[in-house]
Amino acid sequence: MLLTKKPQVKTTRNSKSKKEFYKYIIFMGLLLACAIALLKSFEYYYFSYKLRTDVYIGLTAFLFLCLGIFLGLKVGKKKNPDEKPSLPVKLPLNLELSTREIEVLKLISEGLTNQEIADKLYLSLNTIKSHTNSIYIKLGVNRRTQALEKARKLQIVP
Amino acid sequence: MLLTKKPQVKTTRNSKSKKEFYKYIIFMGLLLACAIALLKSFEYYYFSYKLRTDVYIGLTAFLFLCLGIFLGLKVGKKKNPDEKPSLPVKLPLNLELSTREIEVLKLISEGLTNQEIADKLYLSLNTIKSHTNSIYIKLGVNRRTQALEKARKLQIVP
DNA sequence: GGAACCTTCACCCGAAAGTATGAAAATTGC
DNA sequence: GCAATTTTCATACTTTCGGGTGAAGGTTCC
Repeated sequence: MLLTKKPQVKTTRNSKSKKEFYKYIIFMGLLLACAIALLKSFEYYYFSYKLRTDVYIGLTAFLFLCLGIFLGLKVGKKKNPDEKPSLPVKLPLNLELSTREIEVLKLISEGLTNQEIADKLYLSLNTIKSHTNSIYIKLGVNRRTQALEKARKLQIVP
Repeated sequence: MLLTKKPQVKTTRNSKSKKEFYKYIIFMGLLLACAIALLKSFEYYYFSYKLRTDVYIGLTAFLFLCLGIFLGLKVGKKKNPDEKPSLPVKLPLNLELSTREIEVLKLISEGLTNQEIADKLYLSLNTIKSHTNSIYIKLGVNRRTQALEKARKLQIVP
């Protein structure tokens, strides 16, 4: 209904997520810079005090191993949002699901009926129907099972 | 009717996951061993050919950074699926789905309606309804969306 | 301040799905 | 061959979904 008539030229609503993305990138860059600086300082320490190579190597390896694990965990956790609806998801078409729609979609994926979703979110059944219809339109499907398959392919729901 | 009476003796199917777990552990151990071996070989290389310390350090750091990221990703992915207590909830009842039922279940997971499934398998709509109902009973659910969620947890459908 | 969107809710109607019950062929296992 | 199952199909009924249309209030951005 809201989507069948407009061509949807641009969606300028996700500048927030972009900003956060850049912040994240910069943060990571700084972290790496710190690690390298630390490495260099260790190197100086090594050259001035003639530490054993083994110790130096081991420390470096351990340091970067920890850094790698930390980074890996960060990235890994980003993939599975939980509880809260998280940010809007980009879609093949330049349509994205709103937070409420993602919330409803997740409850659908848990096998709840529209009525159960309505009860859980303290909303009217008609409201849930509106949300589901918007979801179907945006995903280009017409049933909830199809929506589930598509959402899984798009990694919106696990 | 067909499901409420039988004990269904043979279900020797979940020692597989344990074996896979052990395999995973062993694989991880071997990976670490390889990393250490590689490190040592680099060390020998360094000592015999007088490579620059910087290069050696950099390689070590990079290697362990990659290893750490890999490990972090693995752990991060493993941690998320069990937000719910789903440890021993593997089998609802010791009932198995028949081949036809699995076939129908897969088509359901692709988002097809009962009528579409009937057309695809050259069967009657009522037949598909019977199959779906059997599936629901065996999986202990009431709706196809719930069946999908359960089937995914049981790894019947991807 | 208006455009575009999100969120909420309403009513109606037809289609799809689910529930209950039954039963006849086909199959598989012993 | 016989029993147990699976597979097939049926009727009848209720519930849930999907699609259409409309609308009011809120936000975000330009």
